[in-house]
Amino acid sequence: MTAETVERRAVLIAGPTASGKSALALAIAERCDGVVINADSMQVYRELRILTARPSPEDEARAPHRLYGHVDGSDGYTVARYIQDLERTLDETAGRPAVIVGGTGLYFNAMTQGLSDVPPIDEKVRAFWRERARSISPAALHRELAVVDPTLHGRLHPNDTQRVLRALEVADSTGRPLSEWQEKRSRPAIPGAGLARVVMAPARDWLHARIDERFRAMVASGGLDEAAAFAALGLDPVLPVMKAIGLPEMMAAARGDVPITEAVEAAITATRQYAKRQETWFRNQMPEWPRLDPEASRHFLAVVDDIAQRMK
RNA sequence: GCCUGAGUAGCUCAGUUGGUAGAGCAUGCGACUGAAAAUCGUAGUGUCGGUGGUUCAAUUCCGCCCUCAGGCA
Repeated sequence: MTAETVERRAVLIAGPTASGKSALALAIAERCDGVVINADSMQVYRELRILTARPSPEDEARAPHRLYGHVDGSDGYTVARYIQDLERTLDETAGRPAVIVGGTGLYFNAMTQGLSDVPPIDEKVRAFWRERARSISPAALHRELAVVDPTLHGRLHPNDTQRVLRALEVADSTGRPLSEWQEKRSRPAIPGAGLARVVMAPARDWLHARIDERFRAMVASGGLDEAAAFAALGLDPVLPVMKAIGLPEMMAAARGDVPITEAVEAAITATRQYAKRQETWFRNQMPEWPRLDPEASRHFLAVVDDIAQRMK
């Protein structure tokens, strides 16, 4: 067995937004001298601390935190970059337990099961297909996929333009269909066996109440100003950051386009819908991960102690 | 008190020349390999305000009642 295959001590904590996973991560990290590492696609952006519910400076003082707010909003972040960042961070923090926490199911899949080694897409090719997607119908775009990647043509819905576009880009840029690339995955950053893993699994009603409460607290603590300051940057509306839940709603309210109460309701609804999508992912993509109901506080503490012990 | 309008899905509303109804949003369920807080698919739901009448049949027509909005007093 080479040094490469020796498993890193790590806890993986997934869960829907507002389910209390950051608190669990921090409690565990404090007890085992661990490093909290982000696994959330939006908390990486520097400009949005409040609206993405990033850990506060006080929280960050209690244990080292990594991969939070380390990306500029003008950058387009991707799973591939995340995996690179994660691998580098794991190297840099070797020797201490890693407490990886977040809500992005795709990132957990990529870190435990690997990602296909698709080469970077030629920018000209990418621009060509994005333009083409604007000029022809989704059905027509999907038809073009039939020629270069029949497998994905059959698997993707014609309206799923984002995936159809990716498949077309890859085939065009690499000369091989994406479905072929996807048959092989790279070695995972965190091989799954032997890790401590947990999925936060709160009751739906409890989560909804928390989401409601938390979003109102965000607004009360400056969420609107954060959105206004962000809008002042004048960034390209197609950037991934722009899709942060609550950001478009709060920018509209800051502009005076919609009443604040309406914007808050819209943001809360969007957050609930997101939580539902996350739960679907966790339920079906990671069915074997142990569940933890944050309401069962005695159990919660026992889990913290148990995991912290195993990490030492 | 009178006149007019409205009462249909959780919400906003459409509709039925009389044969028990439908969109959008919300909600549930699902898919997911470099935008994933993204992108996409799919499925419910109804005493058609109440009550009497006409009719083979009333959410639809008629009477009365209730509620809401506007106008007149």
